[in-house]
Amino acid sequence: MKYDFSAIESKWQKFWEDDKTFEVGIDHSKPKYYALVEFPYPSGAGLHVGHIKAYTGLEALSRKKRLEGYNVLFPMGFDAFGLPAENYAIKTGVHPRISTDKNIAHFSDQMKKVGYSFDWSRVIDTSSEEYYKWTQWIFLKMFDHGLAFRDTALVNYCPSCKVVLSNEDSQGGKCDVCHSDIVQMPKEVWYLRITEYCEKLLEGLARVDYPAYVKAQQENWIGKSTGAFVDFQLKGSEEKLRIYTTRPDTLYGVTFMVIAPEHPVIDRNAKVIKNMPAVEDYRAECAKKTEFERTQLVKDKTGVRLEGLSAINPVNGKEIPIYISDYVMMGYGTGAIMAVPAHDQRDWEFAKKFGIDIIEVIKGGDISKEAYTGDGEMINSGVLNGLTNKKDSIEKMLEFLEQKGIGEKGVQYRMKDWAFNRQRYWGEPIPIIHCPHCGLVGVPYDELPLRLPDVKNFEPGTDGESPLARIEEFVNCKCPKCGGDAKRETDTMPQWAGSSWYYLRYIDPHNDSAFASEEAKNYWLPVDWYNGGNEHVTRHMIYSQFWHRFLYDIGEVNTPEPYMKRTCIGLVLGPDGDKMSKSKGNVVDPLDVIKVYGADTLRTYVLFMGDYEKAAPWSENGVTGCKRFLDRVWGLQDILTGSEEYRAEFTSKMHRTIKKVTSDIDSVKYNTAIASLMTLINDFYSSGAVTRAELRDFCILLYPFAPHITEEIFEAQKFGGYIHNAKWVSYDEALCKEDEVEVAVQINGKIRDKLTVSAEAEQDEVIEAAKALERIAAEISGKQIVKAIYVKGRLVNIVVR
RNA sequence: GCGGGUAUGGCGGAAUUGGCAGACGCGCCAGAUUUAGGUUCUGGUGUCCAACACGUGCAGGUUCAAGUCCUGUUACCCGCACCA
Repeated sequence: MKYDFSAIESKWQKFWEDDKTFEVGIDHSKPKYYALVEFPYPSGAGLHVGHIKAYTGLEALSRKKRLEGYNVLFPMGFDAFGLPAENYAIKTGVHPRISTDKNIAHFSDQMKKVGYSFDWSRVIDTSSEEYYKWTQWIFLKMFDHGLAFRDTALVNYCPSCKVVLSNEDSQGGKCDVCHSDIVQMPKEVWYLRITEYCEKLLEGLARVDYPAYVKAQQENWIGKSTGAFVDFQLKGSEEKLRIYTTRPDTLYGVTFMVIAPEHPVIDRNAKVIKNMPAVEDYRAECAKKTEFERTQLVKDKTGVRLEGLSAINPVNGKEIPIYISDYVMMGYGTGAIMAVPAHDQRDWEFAKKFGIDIIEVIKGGDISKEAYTGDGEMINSGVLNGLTNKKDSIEKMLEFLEQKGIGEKGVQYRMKDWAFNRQRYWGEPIPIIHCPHCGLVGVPYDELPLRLPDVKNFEPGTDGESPLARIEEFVNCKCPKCGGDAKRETDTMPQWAGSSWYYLRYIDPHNDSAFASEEAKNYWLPVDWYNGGNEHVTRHMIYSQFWHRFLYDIGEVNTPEPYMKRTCIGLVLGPDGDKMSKSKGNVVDPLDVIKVYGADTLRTYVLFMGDYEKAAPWSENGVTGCKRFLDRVWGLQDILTGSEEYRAEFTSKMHRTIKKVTSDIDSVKYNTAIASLMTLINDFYSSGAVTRAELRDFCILLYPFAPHITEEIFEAQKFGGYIHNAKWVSYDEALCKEDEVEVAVQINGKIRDKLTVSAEAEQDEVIEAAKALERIAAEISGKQIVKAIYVKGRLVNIVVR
């Protein structure tokens, strides 16, 4: 009988759906397991093979965990708000609701054709009212706790998309979506005070099992640095100028100061500054530059000295000049630095250009050539002189500063507050009312969701306003506090909002009175394993770790961390080894693969194609190989014997394969798990037969990867019930060992012969047997045996001279 | 510049963590089946080969034994980046 994959696959997909096989509920009689994969944005393009690889990993784990007796929550949903649907609407006039629903239906259909064991009763859509009601609810909680606030800022503005973008969305000075150049625009915008959670986010990393590089990336993103704040008295003004430095030990080497062009101290002391016109010119020049130009295209240091204003170095009383330069940012530290040209390359370059003194305070370099940033003996440094260790000198200086009251220890973070709004239509409306009397007032909780109104024109306003601003019925409202006329906020939340908490909704997706019940939180949280793309380990994951930690702090969830374990998938590259992209024409459509080879082949291939966590090119031939493997699996039914036991010569092989597949699935080594099944099936064919017990257990091992074919064989051969209800196979460590093993025999570390011995044989016995081998005997005769080593079950090495 | 990572046949990749390098799959070669192509099956396949020998980016080192450990070095990939 031929392996008719398409009949088999549709049969079992229908069965699982009708039977609701994978729907789960709270069941205290079983241990829970929460496996989470990143949900997709339902684009018009449909599922990509990258999605397939991402989902199939934990899909295999979930199927296995169920057989192992776990109550497995493996949900799926759609991150449905976002720009593409809106841009599509602007182009075609089709409402994002309509195109999004269509895309969700298409994605769901495709996922079902792959045979995923998602709990389809829990599907969520972040753009549905039932969902975004709770996104707004969490936002309001943050607002109530002072974590959501408005501030005027220079924002990254994309003139083409007509939206304000966060720094994360405008990397490299280009818009993430349309790749136009970003310009700077002053605007009052919403922020979430994520910086308040820097320490908690860092500390949380100790509790979770993320790959080291993921932790490193998050730490890097948060960017903690420790140092000191130091106050410099201004000469010609009453003010003190506060700077931040990580090297307070170099204070004696300070020969000038630099402040950001936007620093407010300039305006406050405008009268004293003699060259204000030149200063204003420079500031205007800087304001024109985008963030990208200011930070990326650094060729030469520029700046202007503030004539008439200077500062006093607090440790030695020396008067030093102050410059403005765009190499100092207002957004980091205090917007002012003490410059130590001898030991900081940027300061060195600036000093060289402007002819400023360079004073060496750390011995060890040649400061006439470049700044010296290494360790060395402190010189010209008063109390620090003679110290040779950076840590000691920093400590001593901090002590000194605190004692004199001129400075203190300080900490800075690279991460900035999260610009939390878009002037766009297709997103969660921010549930805030602007009242002329009461200021910002939250929409009352019982009025949530604040519905996204229907509009005809999706085009954003040319001044960066949201399309919502044009809808008077939406904008005009009464203040919930004073009852007076007020206006609604018309901005919507950014793409990242809905995905920051979606894993919490899956545990109780239809709850109307809370985002999830206490019972569900207590049972399902936290997520045990979260798998997804590398590109999400900073933005998405940090954002959701922040939201979760906030909910924990206000008692809304019971675990400080959302995700206990994280893995990242390697990219699926095109057959040419390049990143898959429509423009290159190297995109593989998973549905095409399913039509020709079947879903089981597709699933097996994406896990077999290479190291799961590394990028690998798609290979049609590789797919064929997996199809051949499944053909051979099907063919095992033709060589089936009636025995309900393992054959003696297969006992050890079976147990070893069970052990390998079991541990490999748990440790993301799907490729070697599948390889070991291929080896086993090759052995079955070589022996010309397979017993019922062998085939049954083989099917269970293969089931996580290829569930349809194994369901079918299990039923056809009447192995008992359905394979999805079977118990995962167990192995006996003792039986994994072979009775006899072949060991290599080496002379001086080089292989000379092989020897078959009992696995339990002792060292002396094996060495004697090795020496007795004809070839070995010939080679060692007349030589002195210095040493002989036996590594049990592996090799013998005879060292001769 | 800082942080993280990778380097193994013609290709994707294995290697119980110091113990027979190249499992498994692809590709390729030969043979069988087939009217032919494809499919399927059998055998072979790191390099040089009769053998010795040589082989895990490169150069050293430790060890009876190194893809694995140590020192140095090169190339590539990813993240952050005038962060004071």
